[in-house]
Amino acid sequence: MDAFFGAWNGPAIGLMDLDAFFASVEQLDHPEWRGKPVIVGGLPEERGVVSTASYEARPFGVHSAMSSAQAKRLCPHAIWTHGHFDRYREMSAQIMAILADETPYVDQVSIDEAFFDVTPGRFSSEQPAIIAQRISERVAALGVTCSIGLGCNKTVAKIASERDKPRGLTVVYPGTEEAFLAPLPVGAISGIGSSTEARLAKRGIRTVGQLARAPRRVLEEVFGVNGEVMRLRAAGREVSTVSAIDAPDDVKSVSNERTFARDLTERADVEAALALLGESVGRRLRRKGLAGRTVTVKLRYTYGQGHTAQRKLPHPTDDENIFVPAARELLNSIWHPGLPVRLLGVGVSDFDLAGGVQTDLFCEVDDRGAVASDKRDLAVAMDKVREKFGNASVGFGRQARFGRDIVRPDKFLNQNKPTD
DNA sequence: TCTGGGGTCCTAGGACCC
DNA sequence: TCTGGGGTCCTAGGACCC
Repeated sequence: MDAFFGAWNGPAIGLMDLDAFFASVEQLDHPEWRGKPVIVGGLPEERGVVSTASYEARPFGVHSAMSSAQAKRLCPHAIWTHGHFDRYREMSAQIMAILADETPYVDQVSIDEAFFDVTPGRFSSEQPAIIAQRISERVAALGVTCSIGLGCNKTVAKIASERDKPRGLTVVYPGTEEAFLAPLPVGAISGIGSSTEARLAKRGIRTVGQLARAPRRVLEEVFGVNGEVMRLRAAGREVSTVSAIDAPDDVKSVSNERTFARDLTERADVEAALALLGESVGRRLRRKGLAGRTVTVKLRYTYGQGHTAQRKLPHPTDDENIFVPAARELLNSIWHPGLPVRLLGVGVSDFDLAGGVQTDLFCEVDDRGAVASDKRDLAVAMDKVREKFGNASVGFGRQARFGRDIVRPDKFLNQNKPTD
């Protein structure tokens, strides 16, 4: 095996990607689903999309982000579930702990993906491919599988991880990255989506090799200030850093949005939905200990594109009694009453760092400088009850009045109890 | 019967200040 | 009285990722 050839020169970055993660966990937990097509995602009749399709479903043409209605047509006998996110998070944490056990330099990019740095001499002197092989085996022992790419930087590692799936290990040895990358389509590079791909194609650039050799003027035209960075990536010469695992998790925003299974047209329904979305954002802000200054409202009509509106509040807050009224005003600035609403979202961002928040004589400001209404105590009490007894256990009058329609899966919302 | 729900980052224009 | 230009903040929207 070539993993034993010679010493590795320079940085060794790995990308571990869990194979069809959500579907694999479902098959692990439901032995009777193993070997069968399993689809995790929204139901076809609720305008849902496929989150993950098991490998048994993929030959039918089913893939992530496809509308569930289309997936149903392609694979009518598939087993459907909305998924069990707490379980995925728990499983993910166990797997990330394996990585952390192998090297302290781990960058988790999502629930099912993480970069890790196994540069010889940085933490251990073991050959990178040996470590990667062991990670793969340790993950498999938990009952799911991963694919790993290994190379000199994140771009190479990421692309290598996609080369051989599931349960692959693709090693791009130092010095071979340019040859590895050059023939690939530009879209293989993370950050280049269909829109950028089309703009590059118009300039005759279709492969990563062509991108690496493109004139500086063209790169700047397409990527702006990032032109040089993209050239380095394409040439396989980007220098990546993977920081120590306990680097602070700096969340930039917390939001909640919903596509309704049936459009909302009544103002009372739209405002009630906004308030419910806001409550969940408030709860998550408080759980994370965050308070933000900017409120964003997102709206999508059934026909036509989406709109967003945002506004800065005078003080950071984690209290929906403060930011939902602001969100309602924003909503009124973009919503034309009467037009059916397909999607609604509320977000809070612009979190203040500790300190430096000035107090206001007329506002109550807590120890973090965040502003709260006199109803925040009630919200906090409800957080506690919810944690203990579940989300449906408490609610305001509007939830009792509109909530059934808005919360009940079969009427409006996609968010739903698992089907199994 | 196309297009969910979380995010991040970048750009561009207008307001405002110097 | 007419005027330029730079910097910064705010907002809307787009592109992209998993």
